[in-house]
Amino acid sequence: MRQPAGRSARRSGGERKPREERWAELIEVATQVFYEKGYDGASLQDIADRLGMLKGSLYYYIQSKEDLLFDVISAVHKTGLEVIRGKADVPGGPLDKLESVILGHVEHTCRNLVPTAVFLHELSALPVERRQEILGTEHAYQGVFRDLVEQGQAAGEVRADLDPRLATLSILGSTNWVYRWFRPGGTFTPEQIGSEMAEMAIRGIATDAALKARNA
Amino acid sequence: MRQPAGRSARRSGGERKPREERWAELIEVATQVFYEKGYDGASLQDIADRLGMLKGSLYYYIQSKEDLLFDVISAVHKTGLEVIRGKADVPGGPLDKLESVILGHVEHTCRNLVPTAVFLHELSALPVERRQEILGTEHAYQGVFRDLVEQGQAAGEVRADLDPRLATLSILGSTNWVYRWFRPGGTFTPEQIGSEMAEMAIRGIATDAALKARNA
DNA sequence: GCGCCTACCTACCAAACGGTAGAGTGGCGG
DNA sequence: CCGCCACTCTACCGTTTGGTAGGTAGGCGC
Repeated sequence: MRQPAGRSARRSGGERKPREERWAELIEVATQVFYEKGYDGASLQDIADRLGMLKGSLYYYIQSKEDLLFDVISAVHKTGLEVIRGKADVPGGPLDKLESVILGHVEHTCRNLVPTAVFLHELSALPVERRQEILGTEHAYQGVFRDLVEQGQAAGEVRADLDPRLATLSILGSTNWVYRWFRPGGTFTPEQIGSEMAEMAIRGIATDAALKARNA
Repeated sequence: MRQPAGRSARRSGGERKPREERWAELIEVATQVFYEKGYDGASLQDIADRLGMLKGSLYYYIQSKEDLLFDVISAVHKTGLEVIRGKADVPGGPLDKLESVILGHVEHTCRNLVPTAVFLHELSALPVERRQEILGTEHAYQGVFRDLVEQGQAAGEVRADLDPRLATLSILGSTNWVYRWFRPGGTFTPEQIGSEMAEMAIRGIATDAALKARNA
C-alpha cells in the first residue's frame, strides 16, 4: 500500500492550525512515538498519521527526522537541568543539597516519564556533535551531582575513601533507572521514590559523624 | 547500489566453515552490530558484510532477524543469572550474600559489556512473549536481589522501614547503569566498581546494628 | 474583492529493508 | 572416482523508508 489516498480535496480531520500550535503537537506526538517504537523503529509515517497529516507535510516543520529527536531530547534535558540546579540552591550542607537534588531529579523524571525515557534511551541515536551540544562537553548534569559529592568530602560529610566519580555514577544510576520501571498511578508516588532513593544514597556515602548529626 | 557483485565464483574471504563455528561467529558479529547501531538500526546486510557472506545466506542459519536478538539476549541473561545465583551461595548472613551477588553482577556486566548492553538496551525490541520467555514471568534476576533484601529485613540487618522492592530497584539501577559508562581499560577495574557499589548499597540499606557488626 | 502567504496535499524518487527460491560448488564418505 | 549434502551464491520480491518538488485551498491584509 502506498500512502492512503484521500483522493478528495482535504483529508478528514485534517484541520488547519497555526504554526506554533502544530509544532507543539508535532513534538508531543513524536515524543510518544519514539517512546513506543524507539527512534529507528519509528517512522515519519507513524507520526504524520497520528497528526492527521501526510508524511511530506511534516517537512514544512522540520528538515529531517533527526531534528525531531534533537528537539525532544534537548527540551527535556534543559528543563531537568534547570530543576536540579534550582534544587541545589537550598540552605544547608552539601548532603542537604544533594538530598534536595535527588528528590528533584527523581520527581522530574517521573513527571516527565516519556520524554525522559526518550532522552535516556535514544540519545545514542544522535550523532556525537549534536549529543554534545545537548550534554555540554563538561557533562553539566553529572557535574551538579559530582560537585556536591566533592563538597561533601571537603566538609567531612562524605567518606573520603570513596571515589567521587563512582559515587556520582552510582547515584545517577539508581535514579535514572527509575525511567525503566516507574508507571504513573502504580505502587509508588514520585515523592516516595525520591525520598527513599535519596536516603539510601546519602546513607551509602555519608560519614558516620555526618549521619549522626543529620539524625539528631 | 545493490548487493556487491562478486561476479566470479566465490567472494574474496568467503571461507566455508562448519555450522557450529559459523553460528558462533554469527552471534558474535550480530552482538557487536546491535551494540553499535541498535536492533532497529542494524541491518542484516551489515552483519552479512562483516561475516563475508551475502545477506540471503544468513537464512541458512536463522529464520528471522529477531532470532538473532533473542539468542544474543537470552545467552547473556542466562549466564548472568547463573553467576549471581552462584554468588548468592556463600557462607554468611543476607548482607554478606548480597555483597557477593553485587560483586558478581557488576563483574559479569563489565566482562560482558557488549552483550549486556544489548540485553539491557534492546530487550524492548522483542515481542512480549519472547521477552518473558527470557526473563521468566517471575523476574528471576530481580528476585535474587529482592529475596536477599527481604531476608536481611527478617534478620534485622536491613532497615525495616525500607520498601524491599524500592531498595532492590535502587541497587539494580546503580549496578545496571554501569553498562552505560564502563570502558575496559578505563579508570576503574570491574572489581573496584563492584566493591565500591556493593559498599554504598549495603550502607544504604543496612541497620546501624548490622553495620557495626560488619565493621567489627 | 484581489492577492499573497500559510499550511497542507499530490505524486513521486532512489535506496534500503527483511525475506525467499533455487541454483551451484567443493569436500568427504563410500 | 562418484554422488551426496552442507554451505554459499544469484537473483529476485514487495514494502517501507526518509526525503523532494511543485501544486492548491483558504483566510487575512489591503
